[in-house]
Amino acid sequence: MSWTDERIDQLKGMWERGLTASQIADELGGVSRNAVIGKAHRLGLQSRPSPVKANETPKKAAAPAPRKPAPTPEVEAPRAAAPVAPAPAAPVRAPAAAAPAAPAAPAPAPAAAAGDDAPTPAPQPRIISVGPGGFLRQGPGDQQAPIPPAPPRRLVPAKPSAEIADKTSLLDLTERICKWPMGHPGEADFHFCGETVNPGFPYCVEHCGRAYQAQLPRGTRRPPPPLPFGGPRVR
DNA sequence: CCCTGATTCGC
DNA sequence: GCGAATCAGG
Repeated sequence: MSWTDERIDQLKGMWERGLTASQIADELGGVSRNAVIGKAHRLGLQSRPSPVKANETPKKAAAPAPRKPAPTPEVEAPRAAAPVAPAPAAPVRAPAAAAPAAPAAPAPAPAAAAGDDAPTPAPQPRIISVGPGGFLRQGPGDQQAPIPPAPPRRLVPAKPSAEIADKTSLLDLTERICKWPMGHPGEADFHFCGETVNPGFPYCVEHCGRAYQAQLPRGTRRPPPPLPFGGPRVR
């Protein structure tokens, strides 16, 4: 496998989202964890805290390197601040593995009943800022139930086909289609959001807002929201 | 042991 | 430029 523009872009995105190198590696496929790390460095992506580099050691304290003597007088290289420019990419993969998800707490949400979904009926007065991708940032307290858990909805046996006729199915998904699941897989009317995605992300702006939250200072950060699947079924 | 990211260096 | 091998901390 080679580093195509697309793959590089995916790497950037996932790296910035805080996925581990291992995760990124097998999401991309065909590359090792080391390859990912190596590439990330070559790209100038500065990683978040590495477990081994917690404290800064200005001088080479340990010289256990039996590899080769490198008497090269290193000149202090200025840290280039990385202006994170989200490049519009095309995430080809499905979001199943490491994305958003599951209803930790069942919250009655008037999800898609038929036809149009208006997941944000009430105006949100507490918009914080706009994230790098263009989606709305949320504070930790602003995080809502990640997904409308299967709402009190009854399946209509009579006209199943017509019911999902205009909904986005798995086969309809492209890189530009929001892959946020509506309902639960296996259900007759399970479908995907289908909105146009936020460039560089697998979801539309609205669902990016749900899936990702602002990177907060370490320590004050919360664990990421649960994934779309895996939560308790709500029936 | 497992995991993590950083670094080196032969290719 | 790439990434396996290696290092080193959790």
